[in-house]
Amino acid sequence: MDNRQELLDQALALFSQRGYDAVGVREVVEAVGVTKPTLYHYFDSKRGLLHALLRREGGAMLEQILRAAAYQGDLVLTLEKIVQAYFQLAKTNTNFYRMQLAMVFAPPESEANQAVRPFSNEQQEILEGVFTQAAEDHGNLRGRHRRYAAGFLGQINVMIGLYLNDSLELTDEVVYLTVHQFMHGIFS
Amino acid sequence: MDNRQELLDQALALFSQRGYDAVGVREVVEAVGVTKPTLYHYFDSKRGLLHALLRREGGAMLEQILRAAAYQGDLVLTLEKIVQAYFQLAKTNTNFYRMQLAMVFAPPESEANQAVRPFSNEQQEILEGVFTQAAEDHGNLRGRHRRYAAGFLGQINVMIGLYLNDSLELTDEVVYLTVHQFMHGIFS
DNA sequence: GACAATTTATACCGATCGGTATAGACTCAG
DNA sequence: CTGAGTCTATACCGATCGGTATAAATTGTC
Repeated sequence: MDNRQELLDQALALFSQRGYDAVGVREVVEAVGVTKPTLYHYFDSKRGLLHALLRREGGAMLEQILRAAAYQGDLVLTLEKIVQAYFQLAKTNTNFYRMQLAMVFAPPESEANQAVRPFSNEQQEILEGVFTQAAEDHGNLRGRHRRYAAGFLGQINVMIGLYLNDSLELTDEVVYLTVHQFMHGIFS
Repeated sequence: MDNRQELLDQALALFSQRGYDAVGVREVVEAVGVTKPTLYHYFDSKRGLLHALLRREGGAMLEQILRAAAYQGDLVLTLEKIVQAYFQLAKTNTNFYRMQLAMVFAPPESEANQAVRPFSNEQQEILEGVFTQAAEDHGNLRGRHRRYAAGFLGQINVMIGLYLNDSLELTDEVVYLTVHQFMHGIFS
């Protein structure tokens, strides 16, 4: 039971650093200090280990996003809360954020991409929901939920990408700038 | 001579579809119909094959971007030309664009990411150059080249990402929308 | 047609891959 | 104290991994 968590922890550390394909199960179990049958007792395959990891970390992440994405009539405020939540997640769970991002952009027929797709879709739907609700107040948003949700998440990930490269600190000012730029562009 | 190109072609197809790590050299040579020593005659390792691929395809891509990024006094026009060039590249060389994108987001210690970094940096520098030059005409851009270049490329890649998922066609209207949104936000 | 250089295939290397059959230790209910 | 279920280790599986020693074709040159 504790070994199970340890295996997930070490798998996360290794996968996020060098990639799912490049890391063997041997490496994972050695990092924990157990043997392969232990891993295969808890997870029925390497793929199963990845899925369990996505359930544990991705589930927690979606909860946070969902909480932040409750639209209450003010689009800017809602978007700021969402950005704040994402930044917080990237800061407190850097390894998972990095891994998840790599998986989203992984080749379409790779195990990694296929595993992350449901998680990725849930994020997209949550954000689309925000823009759909906001469209009731702002007519000119209508019919563009999909592109706006993708574009907004893209901007968030650009900032987090800079953070992951040690090129940017995710301050409150960056939260404001991200939303402001999304809403009003680079001028003004 | 011809086999060399064939090997690069098939490697590109396979890497873009399933990822560098997941594809063995055996698969590549079988796809071409040759044997391993042939591959190792032209490239001294699997890593060398990847580097040669990046030189061939990435070099051509950078040429196109550089050509489109010549700033001539009109920022909007220049950005539109850049977006157009990127969309064209994504459409005519979908496999390489997909592979390159996956490598950019691959884990930092993976071979794929380390190989793509110089190429990625050149793109970033080209775009930064545009914003640096534009800052002479638009003072309020000054000191933000890096973020703007990254953000702009991020928006481009969001659109291309939708295209790669069959969710969006890269029309001239999308070129306009991408630049317009970057400059003025989602309103107006 | 001989010769050198380039290009290719046969056959093999040790290491690692993901995964498992078997059995021993441990926990805990009865 | 027993027996069932949970958890873990030893030892192994066939397959594939990236890479190579050797030598046979193939090519172009004189």
